[in-house]
Amino acid sequence: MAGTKARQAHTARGEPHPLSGYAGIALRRASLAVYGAFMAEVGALGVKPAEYAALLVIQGNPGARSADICILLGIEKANFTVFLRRLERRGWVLRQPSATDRRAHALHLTAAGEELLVAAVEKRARLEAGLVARLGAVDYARLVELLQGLLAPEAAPGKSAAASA
Amino acid sequence: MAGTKARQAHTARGEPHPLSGYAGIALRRASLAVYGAFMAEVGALGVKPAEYAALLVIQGNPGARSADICILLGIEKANFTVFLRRLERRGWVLRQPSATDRRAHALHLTAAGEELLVAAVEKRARLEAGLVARLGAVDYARLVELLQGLLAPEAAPGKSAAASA
DNA sequence: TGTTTTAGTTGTACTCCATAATCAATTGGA
DNA sequence: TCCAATTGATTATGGAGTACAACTAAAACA
Repeated sequence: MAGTKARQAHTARGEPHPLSGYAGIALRRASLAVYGAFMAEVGALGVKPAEYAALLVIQGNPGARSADICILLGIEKANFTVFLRRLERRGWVLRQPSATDRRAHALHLTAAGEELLVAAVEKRARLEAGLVARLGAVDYARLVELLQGLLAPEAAPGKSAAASA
Repeated sequence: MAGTKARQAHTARGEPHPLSGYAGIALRRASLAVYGAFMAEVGALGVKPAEYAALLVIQGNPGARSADICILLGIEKANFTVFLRRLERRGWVLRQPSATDRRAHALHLTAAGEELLVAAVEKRARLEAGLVARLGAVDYARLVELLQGLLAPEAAPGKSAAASA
């Protein structure tokens, strides 16, 4: 995600922001806010949110190929190449030739990658604790649940709102 | 926001997406999904989300100067110049010299702008109805409420958002 | 075998956004 | 009144994220 600045001035006073009643805008603002908080907290380790997500996915799918990770992350393989090179150069990810397909690579976290991820996860937990402190544990869980509900069904254009239940 | 593609493949099957349990990722994904839905619906009118927001704010603050709108939208004035030029060329916004400050402009919607906005608002309402259909009216309202609580005026002392049960 | 797919790479282009530099107009003080 | 500092707006530049097309090498298939 490109930069994210531009002071708000609403938050300076107590005003609520004129457009945050719109779900889309509230979502975008919240997303950027959390992104920024992440960068401030976990970014200190030199990891950007997208990289953190990639490391998590690689950790969770050891030996997976790039293409698999791309699908899981929802990014283009073309962009993942450059992306991955950075993770490799940083010494976090090992890209070894696949035993079964000479075109492919098997991705693993290095020991340094695992170590970094431990630190990052801890910092992220602290960040999450901040959100929980703001919303309350129940509301926080509810928020995540609702967001998942928003994404889940996906439903083809024709049939609206998949038959719940 | 740059493009937003990269098929997901989880939604293709019933799987939930491996990382959507993280609030940040769920937020980002939801934000992009709603952005995409907006583009598909309202974008047909030739309006992008940011432009829609700008038109709304201009409509709500007739005669305001660029700088005011920038603050309300949370964007940089430098970028707003180009942005505004498009709205002007499209014939949606009128930028007349301010009576009190020869450096400034007073922004108004044109009749065409008002007309467009009516159509856009209607399409957006249809989009929102889709979200409501997916989550249910109560949960939808709750989601917006929680998002606002997330952004709100920093640390709300004592209890968190939503008195509603 | 020859054709088609697939994994990965490279190069390019486009959008969003921040930053800096600039100009003209306004404001405030000496 | 005049000059310095501030402000509204513009232009130009660059970084980051992402899409897309073209390409190579290896595999799968018929």
